[in-house]
Amino acid sequence: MRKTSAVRSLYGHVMHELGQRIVSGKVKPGDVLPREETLAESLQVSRTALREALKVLSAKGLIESRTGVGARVLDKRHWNQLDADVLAWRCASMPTDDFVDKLVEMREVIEPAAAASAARRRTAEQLAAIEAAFRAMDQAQTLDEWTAADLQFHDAVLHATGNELLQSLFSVVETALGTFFTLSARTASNFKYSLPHHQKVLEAIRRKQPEVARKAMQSMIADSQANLQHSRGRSSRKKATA
Amino acid sequence: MRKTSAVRSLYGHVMHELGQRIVSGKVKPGDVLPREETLAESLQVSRTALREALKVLSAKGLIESRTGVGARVLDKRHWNQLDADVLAWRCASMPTDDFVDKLVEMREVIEPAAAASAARRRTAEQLAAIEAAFRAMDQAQTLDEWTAADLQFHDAVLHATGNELLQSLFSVVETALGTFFTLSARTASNFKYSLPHHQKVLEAIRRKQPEVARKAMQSMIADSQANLQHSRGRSSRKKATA
DNA sequence: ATAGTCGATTTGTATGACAAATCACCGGGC
DNA sequence: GCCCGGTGATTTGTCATACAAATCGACTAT
Repeated sequence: MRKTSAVRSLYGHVMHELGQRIVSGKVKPGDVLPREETLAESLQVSRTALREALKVLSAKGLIESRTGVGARVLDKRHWNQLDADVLAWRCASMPTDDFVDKLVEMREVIEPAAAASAARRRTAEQLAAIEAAFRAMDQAQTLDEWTAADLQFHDAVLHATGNELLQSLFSVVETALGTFFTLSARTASNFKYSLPHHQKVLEAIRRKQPEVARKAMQSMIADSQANLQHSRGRSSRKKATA
Repeated sequence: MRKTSAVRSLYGHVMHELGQRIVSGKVKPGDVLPREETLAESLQVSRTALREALKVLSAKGLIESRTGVGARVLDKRHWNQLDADVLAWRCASMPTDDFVDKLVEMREVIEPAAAASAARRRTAEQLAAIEAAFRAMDQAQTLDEWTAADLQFHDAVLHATGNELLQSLFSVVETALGTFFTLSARTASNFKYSLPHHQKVLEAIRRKQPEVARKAMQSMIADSQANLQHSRGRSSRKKATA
């Protein structure tokens, strides 16, 4: 995971706290927050630090401050849903099943297209980065090493499209993979099961075969979703939204 | 266009000014900005207002402030490329051809998938919203009315996917359509030429035919890209990156 | 030559004050 | 009775100042 931007710096803690209250639904859209002085006191910080947090939350579309009125929580429609912090806050507590479905859908939209694009336009260096990540996955000894290399692989594919707008969607992929790691049942023996899928993607990108790469990525995602449904069914028997 | 968030409020102007300086390349990644006191003075605002602007720019990934060192412009890799402000700043001056290509690629990734998803999951209300937008396009008298209705149509399709993460990508679509409107040659007589394409998408979504909707959206984008290439070739003869 | 220390520089946070915008209440005019 | 405008209270927006904390570089002692 990247710097979650909330660890250090007083205002970061405040932002994190308020952001989670909003995203988790403890304060709902339409609600107005307590006035700054009160809020600052209850959070044990100065009005300065609080205001910096509110400013950033405002930039993320979570709230809107208006003079004379106060800071109002905005409707979810206005939230910057692709923001890394917002995504992280939504996954802070166990994410709901339908949110996981939405993350999977995002992967289905983004990654096969990215793989195809990468197969078309990759440079030698970009291919080398994907290969390096694949080797790291192959040689991973622990779950953490595997996870890091896996993220690196998917990031490298996005990077190989040469489209920085696509690459910015990595935060979504990262969140999706992260929840997958958390939710899916993995043991020391099977955590490398998706290595062949990755290899097919790598090969297709190496050989510059866009449609092969797209299909390979699609089946990798489908497989990981099936794995997820399996774990899900085990913990709580619910409808599997086809 | 939506509230560009920079019009009112002192700090908004400062953010806009600095953001454009960075995105336009007047200050490059790796550069450190002048110290806050100096910068505040040169922009005619207090250090408070300047710092709020810097905080938001930092949230957008454009800069990083470190105590004792200063605010350093980050590498483009860290920029929040999907942020509505960042996109707007990149289009403030005439966007480069390769950036336009990237916007088109994003549309090709996002919108056909969204149309297919909408055809699968749309509710009656969501369909009604798309129909309303289509009617507005049909009855548009001026270019502005058409533009507004067109944006509304594409937003409604994203909304009909029921996936708020997909809908957040509207800022990208909005920017792409905006540059298209700016760059493409349109006259009073032909600005409705894409109406049939929109109708096909609408019909497919109405009939819940995902693959038909996907294809229809694909051909709409291909057509608009062809139109763009045409205008482009007219103004400056350059290579058409297939 | 190297490690440690000290001072200069710059951002981070706190505090207090006032300006500007908004809202709720109240009173007068029709 | 109802609408309109004024007025004061409330809350955020901006400013100025001060000091704490972190960083960097140069100097010194060994």
